[in-house]
Amino acid sequence: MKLWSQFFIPTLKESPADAEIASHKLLVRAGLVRKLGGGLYTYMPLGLRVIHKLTQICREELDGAGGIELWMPHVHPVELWQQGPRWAAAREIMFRADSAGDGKRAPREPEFVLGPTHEEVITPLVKAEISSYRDLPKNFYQIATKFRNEIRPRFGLMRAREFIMMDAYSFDATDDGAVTSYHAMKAAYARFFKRVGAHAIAVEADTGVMGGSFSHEFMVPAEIGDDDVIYNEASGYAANREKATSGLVAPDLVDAAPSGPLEEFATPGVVTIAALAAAPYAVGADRQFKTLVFMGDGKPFLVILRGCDELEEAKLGALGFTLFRAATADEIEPVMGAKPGSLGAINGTIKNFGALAGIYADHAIRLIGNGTTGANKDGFHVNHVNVTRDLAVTRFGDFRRVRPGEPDPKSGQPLQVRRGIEVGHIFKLGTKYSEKFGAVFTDDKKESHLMVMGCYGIGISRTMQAVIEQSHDADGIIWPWNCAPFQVLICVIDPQLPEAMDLARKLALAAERAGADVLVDDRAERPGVKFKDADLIGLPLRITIGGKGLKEGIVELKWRTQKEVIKVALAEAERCVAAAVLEAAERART
RNA sequence: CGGGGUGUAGCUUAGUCUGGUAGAGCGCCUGGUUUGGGACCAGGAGGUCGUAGGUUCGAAUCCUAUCGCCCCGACCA
Repeated sequence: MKLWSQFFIPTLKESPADAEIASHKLLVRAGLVRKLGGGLYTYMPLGLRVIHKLTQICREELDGAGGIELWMPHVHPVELWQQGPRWAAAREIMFRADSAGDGKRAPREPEFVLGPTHEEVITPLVKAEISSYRDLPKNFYQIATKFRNEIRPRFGLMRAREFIMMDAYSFDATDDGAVTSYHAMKAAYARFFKRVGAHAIAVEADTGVMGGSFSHEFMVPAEIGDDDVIYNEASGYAANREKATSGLVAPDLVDAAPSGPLEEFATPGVVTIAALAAAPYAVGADRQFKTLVFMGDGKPFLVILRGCDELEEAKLGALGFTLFRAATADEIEPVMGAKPGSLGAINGTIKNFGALAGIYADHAIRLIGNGTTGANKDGFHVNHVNVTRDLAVTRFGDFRRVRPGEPDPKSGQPLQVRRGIEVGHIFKLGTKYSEKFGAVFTDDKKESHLMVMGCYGIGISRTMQAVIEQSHDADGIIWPWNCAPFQVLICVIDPQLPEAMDLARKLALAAERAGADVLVDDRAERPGVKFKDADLIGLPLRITIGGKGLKEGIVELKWRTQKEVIKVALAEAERCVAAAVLEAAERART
C-alpha cells in the first residue's frame, strides 16, 4: 500500500504546449513522465511502476519461451560496429560516447558508441562461449535502455532518443531450428501484448537495415501511428507498407506482343508524367514507363515503374545494396544522356549502359505491355515500347507502393489501410552476423557451421504510451489491469476521520491479499480534486470512503471503465473488494 | 537534413502587426470561510520576455545571427 501523500504524482490540469497527441498529453498530465530534452524523458515514480509491470510480464513470457536473461554494456567499442555489417547504415543514428575531451582538439572518430541494439555485442560473446551443437539453441535477452539519435524524436515516448527496449537474440544450429525459435518468440510476443492489454496484431514486415530473411512487426492500431498496415480482414493478410504487395498482376498474365515499331516523337518541355498525360500527347499515366535512377554503393541503377505507380523505396533493399539513394541530376545525365523527364530504359538508348549496376522493373509494368517512355534525349519520348522486346530489364521485382482497394494477394479481396504503432519486431536474421563475427559451432560429425540467428525487440516504453493511446477517454487514462501502476485506488474523502483511514487500511489489505497493488489517496484535498485526479491517472478500480458513506454504512466501488457506482455495505466491504480484485485479475488473464 | 511554426513566471498564455518602464489564469506561500466532481475572499512571492549582437532617446515588440522546442517528410522499438 502506498499513501498518495507520501508518494509523488504531480498531476497537471493543463496539457503541456509541446504535446500534440492524447497519450503524450496524458503521460505528462498524469505525472508519469517529465521531459528533459527532445526525446529524453524522466520516468516519474508512477510511470516507472508501469515500466516495471511491463518488464516483469515481458520477462515471464520470454522465460516461458526459453529465453535467458543477461545484461550487456550500453557503451560499445566502435571497432565492434566497424566489424559488423551495418556500420555504414547505422552510424548516422548512433551516439558517440567518447570522453568530452579538452575542448580544443578537433573531434576524431569515436572510440565508443552507445548501443542502439546489441547484435554486435552478443554475436562475439556467443562466438567466444559456444562452440558445440550441444549448447544450441540458445536465446538471450535483456531489458535495457537503448540509444538512438533519432533524426526526429516525436510524440513523447513514441520515438525517443533514449528508450527502454527488450532485445533478444536466438542462435540455432539449423535453419529449421531458427524458424522454430522465431515462431516461439512470435507466440511469446502475442501472449505478452495480450497480457498487458495492448491489442497488437502481427503483420509481415520488411527486414530493412537489419537484413535477414523474414520478419513480423507487432502493431497497435492507432490513428497517430507512424506506419501503414495494409490488410484484409477476411483473408487475414496483414503487412506493413514497406512489405505489402498486391495481387494486381495476375500470375498467369501473358506478356503483350509488340504493337508496332518504336516511334520517337518530340515532347519539348515535357518533364513530368502529368504533362505527358495531358493534351496534346494524352498518354495516360498507366501507359507510361517511369524510369528512376538511384545510386547503389556508388554505382547507378535504374528502376522502372508504371507512370501511375509510386516507388516504395524500402523495397529496393531486396536488391542487396548496402547503401542506396536517389541519384542527383548531375549524376544522371552522363549515364543516361538526358535530364530527368526524358529518361527511358530502351535497349541501346542509354549513353553509358556499362556504368549501370542493373535495371530493375516492377512487375506491374507488364500490365502496360506496350507503352511510352523517355528517349534519353531531352525533349523526346518513344511510343510502342514493348516490355519484352525493348526494355533492358535485369530482373523484375515488386517495387511499387500498394494502394488501398487493390486486390489482396491471398484472396483477391480489396486491401485496406490503417495506421499503427510498431511496438515489437521480430527478424529471422540468418547468418549475416555470424558470418561477420565468425560465430560457428561444431556438429556431431565434427563439421563446422555458422549459427543461424534471429533477433527480436519490444519497445517497452513505447508500449506504455501505445496502451494509453489505445485506452483513454476525455477524463484520463484507462489502465488495463495488468500494466496499471496500481490496480486499486482507495479514495478517502475525509482523511481527517480516523475511522475512514482505518477502513482504508483494512480494505487495502484485503485488496493486496487478493493480489492487487493499492494506492490510498489520503490527501487533504477537496473531493472534486481527488476524483479528477483519480480519473486522470486511471487506476482500474476506485474505492471511495467518505464521512457521508460511513454514516450510511457503505463504501463505493467504481470501475474506471464504468459509469455507475456500486454501493457496498461496510460489513461486506472487505469480501467485495477481494472478490472484485480476483474477478478483474481473472478477466485480464483470459 | 529539407519545409512550416514557435520561444514571455513552475504550467497555460495575452501583449509583437502599429517600439514608450510586462499582464492574466492555473499552481505555490499566509490568513479566513468552505468541503462528494478541478471552491471562495483577502494578502503575498515569482519574469535580465531563449541567447548574442545591432537599430533607436527608448526594444518582449524592428533587423541580423544563433540555440531550443513543436509539426510535416526520409528513419525506427
